[in-house]
Formats: sequence, C-alpha cells, structure tokens
Amino acid sequence: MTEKSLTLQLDFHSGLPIYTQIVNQIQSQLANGILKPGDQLPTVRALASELRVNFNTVARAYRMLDEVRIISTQQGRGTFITEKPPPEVSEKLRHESLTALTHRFISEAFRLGFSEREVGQMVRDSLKSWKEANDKDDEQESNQENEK
Amino acid sequence: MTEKSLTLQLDFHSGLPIYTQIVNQIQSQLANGILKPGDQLPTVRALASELRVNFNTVARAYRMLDEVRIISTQQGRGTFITEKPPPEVSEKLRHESLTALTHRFISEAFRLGFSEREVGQMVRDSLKSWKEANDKDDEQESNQENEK
DNA sequence: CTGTATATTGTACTAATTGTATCATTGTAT
DNA sequence: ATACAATGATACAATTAGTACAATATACAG
Repeated sequence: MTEKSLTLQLDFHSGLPIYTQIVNQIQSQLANGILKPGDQLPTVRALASELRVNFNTVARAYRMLDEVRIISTQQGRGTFITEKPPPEVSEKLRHESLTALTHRFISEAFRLGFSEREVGQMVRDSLKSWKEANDKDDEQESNQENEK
Repeated sequence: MTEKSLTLQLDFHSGLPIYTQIVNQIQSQLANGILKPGDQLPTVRALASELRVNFNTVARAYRMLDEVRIISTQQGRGTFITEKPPPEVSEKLRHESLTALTHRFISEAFRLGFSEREVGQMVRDSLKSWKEANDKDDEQESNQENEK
C-alpha cells in the first residue's frame, strides 16, 4: 500500500494545538492537490508515530476532518479522503488553507517582535528572489523537500 | 525532557515580592544567555515546588513575562521563552531569523501549490487586518510599547 | 467454500499534565 | 481598625496520553 507519507511540519511552540495544525495542513494539502479524493491517509497510529505524538491526537484531528466530510474514517478499514468534495467548497478550502498558513506565519513573526513593515518587506523580497529562481528553472515538480 | 532547573535565588527578606524576583531573574538569565529562545521553562508547579512557594506565585510571574512577550505560556502545553531577541542582540541576527521564518513560510506555500501572487495578496490582506485589529482595540490592553 | 483465530484500524472513555480564574488568608502600612 | 498588596487554596479548562474495546480485514485449517 502506498501510504502517503503525508509530510506534515508541526511546530510545538507555536501555541496552536497539535490537532489544529494537523487539520490545517491536511486541508491545505487537499486543497492544493497534494492529497486527492480517494487517497488513503496514514493510520492514526502510523501518523502519530511519525509525528511523535499520541495517536489520539491524530484521531482527534481526523475526527474533526471527518465532521466536515473532508475525510471518511472507517473503523477497522482506514481513513480516506472523501470522493467528492463539493466543488464550491474546494476553492473555499484552498483559500482558507492559505489564510491559515499565512496567519500562522504572521502571528509567529509578530510574536518574535517584528513589525508589520519588516514582515511585509521581507515577504516581498523573498517572493521576488523566489520568482527569479523559478523563472530560470521552472520546476515545481521536484519541490518535495525532504526531511529526516 | 530537559527541563531547565532554572536556579533562582529568592530572598524572602528583601522586601521585593517573590513574583518580582522571579521575573527579574528570568529576564537576567535570558539576557545573559543562560536561557535561550525556545527553551521550555519548568511548569508553574515544578518551579513553585522547587522554590517552595505557591504555584500561583510562579504563575503570576509567568503571566507578567507573557504580557511583555518574553515568554509564551500555553495552557496544557507549557511555558517557553519566545524567540524575541534581546535588544542588545545584533540586528543581523534579528534579520536572519525573520529571513528564515519567511523562507519557511514561502517554501511551504509554494509546496502547497499557491502562486506568488496569491501568497503576496494574502500576506498583504493579513497584515492589514492584523493592523486594524490592533488599532481599534488591543484587547491585551497591556500594550507595553515602552521598552525597558 | 466456510468458519475461526488473529491482526489491524478507528472509537470511547479516562487519566495526567499544564496553565487560568477566583476567592481566601496573611502581613503591613496608614 | 482599615486598606491594600502578596501569597496561598481551590476549582476549572485545555491539551495530550493511556487503556480497553469494537469493527473490519486477512490468514488458514477443515
């Protein structure tokens, strides 16, 4: 079984509960096609082991996603992305996932004591250099960053 | 976990409140590099037990430090030193930490398939709404803009 | 093919750890 | 004596972990 490794990056100091981070990131990955309808997610225990958290924390995240019909959890079988995410929800989800990601980023930056101006400037600069790098070599494909 | 033992010397006769002494000494240790950003502090109960004081006294000290964003307390999780660099730390370090943070954010956003334009727009919007929220009513009320 | 044992998977309930809120007690200055 | 600040006691809330269980799939004996 090709279980999605589901590369999630948790920040244990961010102040956001682990389960919220898991929910957000799975939503993001679905909204952007990294996860697709029908995909099987890792089992609660497998993902928990990978993330070094208790499997009930993952189960809680899965349950939240299940409640909004984004995934379908089936006892004894596994957890799957729902087949038909309502199309109008899809774009909304995508937008929300970027909102959540950005929110996390800005919140963290402010927590670190940076000003609005500094953050805005840094984002502009970074986006610009990123774009330049991508112009020469447009390969979104191999953008799977590896972690240990 | 490597909980900092956080050797604090309390003077019960000094006339300074315990919580003030705790606040001062944690600030000192942070300024001297004994405590570093990201470090987890002892729990209110653990430190209280070690210092032989009530845990609410420690909680009070932690709350004061939290209000000035020196530490970040999270119910159910613990207490951590913020990444906020002390004023005497070089501007270079400060810049580097924002660069790294932004880099991670943008990298993640692109990995999720968002475009440069989407990311830029979302950051602008978020910064704007954040500013507005802070302008009209900072519910923290304790907006210490006075640096010490 | 069928029935049963076993493993795998999610669920439910509970416990433990952490910080928060509120009020009571104590000590001291006026 | 009164007022107020410091500290302590108690109850609560949020997060995560532990344990037992139910549903399903799989392997295998017959």
